[in-house]
Parts: sequence; structure tokens; C-alpha cells
Amino acid sequence: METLAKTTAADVTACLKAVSDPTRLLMMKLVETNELCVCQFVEMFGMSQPAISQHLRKLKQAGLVKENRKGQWRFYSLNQDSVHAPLLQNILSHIEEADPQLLALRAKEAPVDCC
Amino acid sequence: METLAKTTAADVTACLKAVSDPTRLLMMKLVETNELCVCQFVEMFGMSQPAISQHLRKLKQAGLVKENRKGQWRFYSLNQDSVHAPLLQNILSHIEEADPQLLALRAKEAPVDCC
DNA sequence: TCAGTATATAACCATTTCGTTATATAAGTC
DNA sequence: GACTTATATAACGAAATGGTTATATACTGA
Repeated sequence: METLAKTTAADVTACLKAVSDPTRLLMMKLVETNELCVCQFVEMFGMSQPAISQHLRKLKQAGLVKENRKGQWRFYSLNQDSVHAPLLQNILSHIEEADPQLLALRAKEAPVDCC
Repeated sequence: METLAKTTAADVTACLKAVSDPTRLLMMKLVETNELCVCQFVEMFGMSQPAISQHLRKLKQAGLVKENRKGQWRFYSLNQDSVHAPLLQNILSHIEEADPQLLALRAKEAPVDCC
């Protein structure tokens, strides 16, 4: 029997601060299912590589994503083991798949070796 | 049959920005059931009246709370009619009732006429 | 009308946030 | 080892955030 994972208000705030930025929220939506590497994010968001790296660092420090190194690449994906995972997935479920911003990003997703 | 209210990523971000502050998140938790007036928040949070007013303004501008004027007092409560209400209540449900911060605030709740 | 109380707004300041450019680190290739 | 590619970190600046104090507004009651 599943019970709702409960946390303190401070925990919830920490999670919310991490995803209350439009770029980071969309990043989390994108890695909800797939894993993506830094260079893919750079392509999709049209943002500088350091900007992307810094967003990912915040998400990682909050425990929301996990890192998976493959050669020179670092892939990021949703960290299911986080205490925040249930809340996070709850939040992400409120974003409609038809959101134009989200669709536009997904349209720019390219295979890794192209970077 | 209830279907999950879906919104754009921008909508979700707007809601999250409003409640990603520790004071405002706790404010929302407090008005989830009760309605509270400004002077009660001031007492509970031990913060200046303008600071409280400004937090409430942000919550109101995001549509998360509604205002109810009674004489000189303005009571705030969760706005059930907001597009954000389902997401918001989802978020609030992740805060445990036993959270010491929350309990401490509730312990300071005083009747209105005392202010 | 005047005084008191409740709340909002304005002006200001310190800190944080989010981007940039420049540079460092680490892995892959020749 | 030298060169390229992928990523991280450092340093910096503009804008946003969240608090303060001072002041304005609005309702209450004598």
C-alpha cells in the first residue's frame, strides 16, 4: 500500500526553488522519461553551455537529477531515488504534453554524436 | 469523472515562483483550510507588516489567494477557483502536518480582535 | 471631524539569481 | 604528447528578490 511521501516545508521549498525557473522546469520535464546530455540541452534551449551547466548543477545539488557519464558525455535524468521525486513528478504531471514551448524543445532534440 | 487540470509550463512556473519562498509556502499551507488576516500573519511570522503585505500581494497577483474584506480587516484564503489550485493543493499535501515550523506557526495563531 | 487601527505602497538596501565571457578539467583521437 | 571535444568552474554584471523604514489610504468609533 502506497502512502504519500511527506516532507517538511523546508524540503518542499528546496525542491520548488530548484524548479521554479522556466528553463529548469522544462529541463526536468524533458528528463522525466529520457536521459539527455549537456550538449543536447545547449542545442534545445539555444543557451550558452555554461548557462546550461549551471542550471544542471542546481538541479543536481537539489538531488532532482542524477548524472550518468559515458565517455566525454554526461547524461542527466530524473532521480527516482530523491525524497523530492514524488512531489516533482506530481508537479510535472500538471504540464500538458501539448505545451508549445515543450513541443518546440522536443523538436530540437538531436542525437548526441552531432554535437 | 475528474481529469487532471493541465496547464502550460509557463503557468506552472508562475505558480511555483509564487510559492518557492519559505514564508509564502507556509502562508499557503496555513490558509489551505482557515482564512487569516494580515495582522495574524504578522504575529505568527514575527515579520514586519509591510513584509507580510508584500508576500500576500505576490500570492494574490499569482491568483493563489482570494481576499475577503471585513471592516478594517482583510482575510486571505486559498483561491479554489484558480487554475493553479489543483497543483497548489498537490504541493501542499507533501508538507507533513507534524512539521515543527508549521506547528510553531499554528501555535502562535491568535484571534483577530487581539491585534 | 478627529483619532486610532489595519493595511497598502514607496523608497531604499543587501543579497541572490541568471546570464555572459574567459578559463580549467577531463576524455577521445591522432 | 598535442589537438579536439564535452563539460565544469570562475569572475563579473544586470536584474530580481526580500527585507527594512517611512508614508499613504481606508475603515471605525468617539
